[in-house]
Amino acid sequence: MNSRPSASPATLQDVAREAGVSLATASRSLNGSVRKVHDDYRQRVLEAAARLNYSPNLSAQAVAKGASSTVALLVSDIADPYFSSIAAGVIRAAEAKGLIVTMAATARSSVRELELVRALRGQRPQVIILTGSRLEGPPAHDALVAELQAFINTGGRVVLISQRELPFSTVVVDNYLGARALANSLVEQGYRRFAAIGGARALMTSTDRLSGFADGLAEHGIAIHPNHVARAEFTRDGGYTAGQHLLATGITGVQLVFAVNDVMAIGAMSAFRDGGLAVPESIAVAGFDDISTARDVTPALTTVRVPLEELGSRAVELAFSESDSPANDVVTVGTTVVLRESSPAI
Amino acid sequence: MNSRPSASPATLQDVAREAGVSLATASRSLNGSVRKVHDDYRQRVLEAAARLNYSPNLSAQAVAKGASSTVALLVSDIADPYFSSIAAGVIRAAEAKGLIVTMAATARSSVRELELVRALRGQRPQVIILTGSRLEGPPAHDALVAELQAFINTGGRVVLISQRELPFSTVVVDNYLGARALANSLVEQGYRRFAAIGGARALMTSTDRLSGFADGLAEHGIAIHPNHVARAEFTRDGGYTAGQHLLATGITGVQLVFAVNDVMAIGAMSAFRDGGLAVPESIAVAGFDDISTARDVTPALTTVRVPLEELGSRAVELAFSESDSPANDVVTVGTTVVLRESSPAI
DNA sequence: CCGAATTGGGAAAGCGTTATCCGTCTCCTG
DNA sequence: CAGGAGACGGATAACGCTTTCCCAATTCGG
Repeated sequence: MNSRPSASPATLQDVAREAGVSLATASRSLNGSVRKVHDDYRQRVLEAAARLNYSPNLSAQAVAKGASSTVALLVSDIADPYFSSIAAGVIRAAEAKGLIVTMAATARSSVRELELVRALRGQRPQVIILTGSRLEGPPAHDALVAELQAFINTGGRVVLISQRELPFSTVVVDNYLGARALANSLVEQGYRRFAAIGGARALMTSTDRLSGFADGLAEHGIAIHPNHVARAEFTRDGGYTAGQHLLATGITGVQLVFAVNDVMAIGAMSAFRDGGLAVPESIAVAGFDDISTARDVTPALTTVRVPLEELGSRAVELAFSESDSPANDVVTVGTTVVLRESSPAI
Repeated sequence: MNSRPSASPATLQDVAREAGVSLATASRSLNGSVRKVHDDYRQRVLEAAARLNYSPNLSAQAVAKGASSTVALLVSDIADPYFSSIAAGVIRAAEAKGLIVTMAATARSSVRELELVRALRGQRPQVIILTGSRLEGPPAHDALVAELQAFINTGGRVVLISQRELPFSTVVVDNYLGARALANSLVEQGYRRFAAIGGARALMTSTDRLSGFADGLAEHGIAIHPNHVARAEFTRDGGYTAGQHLLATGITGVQLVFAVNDVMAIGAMSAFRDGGLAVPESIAVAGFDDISTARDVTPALTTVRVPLEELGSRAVELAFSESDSPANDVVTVGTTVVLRESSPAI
């Protein structure tokens, strides 16, 4: 079925010859140029191109124009639904602008990240978008900033997603406000006594959510007892461990446990169940993120929806709005509280 | 913080000048060339490059060499964990080969898919990888085949993932064998009376899994009553509907319901529960795919693991193994049965 | 020691485009 | 009907890089 395995693709020169016009005319008729070309010529060229199955060489265009039409996206792990949703948003927004997205995965290594930024820079993309937390040692951090700065200095744009720590434009989630809103909704549902599960103290995401939640409760004169706050890894297993910990140290009287993300909440739910506490009958649970699993667990998880795709599309938009004023803008996207069966009204 | 907003990136010419050597020498020292260059010269060039923060222009290299170093990946929807896992595998394998991955999403539209293939062809990628089912009308189908064939004729490679219908190299999942193995395991667990939920008759994936399951049971002299097979959409809601349907038409005596994919199985679980049947006490359930949610639902879902990442990495490998013999190879990847709480031994 | 390989730097010819510049031709104005 | 102004096609010079090809300087065999 595969006929001639190789023969070079038709070039613009071929098309011009086939149409009996000059290279310049062919170029002008195939891409929007400022210059007009007569309809009959243009027709001839278009037909010739179709006949030869011509497809313009993007690399050559990039070289000639001095600007490529790609967006580079760096994520920790594309298989993670958090990042893949962001990627979907980036791709959607980029396609709308006629840009192609190239992706690479850092596997959470800051060394790898640096290498990849370097490599991607070679593509001369319009934008480099970075997302995913770095567990960085400062040296790698500085090198990364330097590399990105070099990219900006030579006309590139850089946008970060969800990390305020670096001196570049950023799209962030309003973790604080989301958690506060959740606290309010839960109080409205009748809950009064809470416990919480957080991540490492250094994780901005975790602390923002925790303090938003605490402040939301404070508005109603409610406080969480320090003993009722557990900290663990930002994973499902971390949530399980934290759940066990709470169980062990005693949470009698606590009506609801708030975990700073859904996977931890789900882990905690397992821990409670394994410890003999029915969810939500004996203890209610709430999370944060609204990953798709949140809807499918039993009971379905009350959480705060983070518009992940929007995070991605906003990043692309931010990059281009910025074109005139290359300041380090921060765009904040809001969240929505989603009440489900894991926290029934009481 | 953003110093000079624009100045063009350093070129190889700049590096050569800075190092006081010719363009040719600079090129030869910065990329592995056949030709050797004296260590002192090479050192000078390397230092100059570092000083200028030089990063080779990949587009220019591609034009000069006549070959780019990218892999193009087309998926239906990157936010879908099925595709994002495949993408992860593709990215991993491509990076290992020093290739950059560019991705686009078809949103399941065959028109869009055709457009994207056309656009991606402009990148002159080494490989185009296509995955995701097409709900095609034949015209779009033919145009797509023509476009891909044109790409191959001009020296490109095409690999499909999980779709035997098109005349190109393909990586497929052994759905039949996986389902058969699942059937055997379930019989071993003590189950004897089964119902099944499938997708549309035209969906190869669904029919392969169904027939594999049936054949596996047949080995033990067990058959599924035709009335105990429901068909619905390949989604969670489809599974719910099918579950309700089974409930309505009566499945007394049935011990386990096999759904051809996990999302349908999860939908069916909800339907059973809503219909008053406890899972797994009154009825056991099994799915196929092992999406990450399968582990998190309650009860955790028995299923057949499909090595999605491997699907992606195999596709890349297939593309390059093929380089000598451009045949339309088919690589089949195996699956693993994963028994969980939704089908306890009885 | 002399001529023949061998080594390795530099000039320059591409690669497939776009963009600048230069004509020619037509059309409008007075 | 002269003369200036648009239109618009065609050469051709970039763009940033790789890769011949050429040639001077070494090394080496006899």
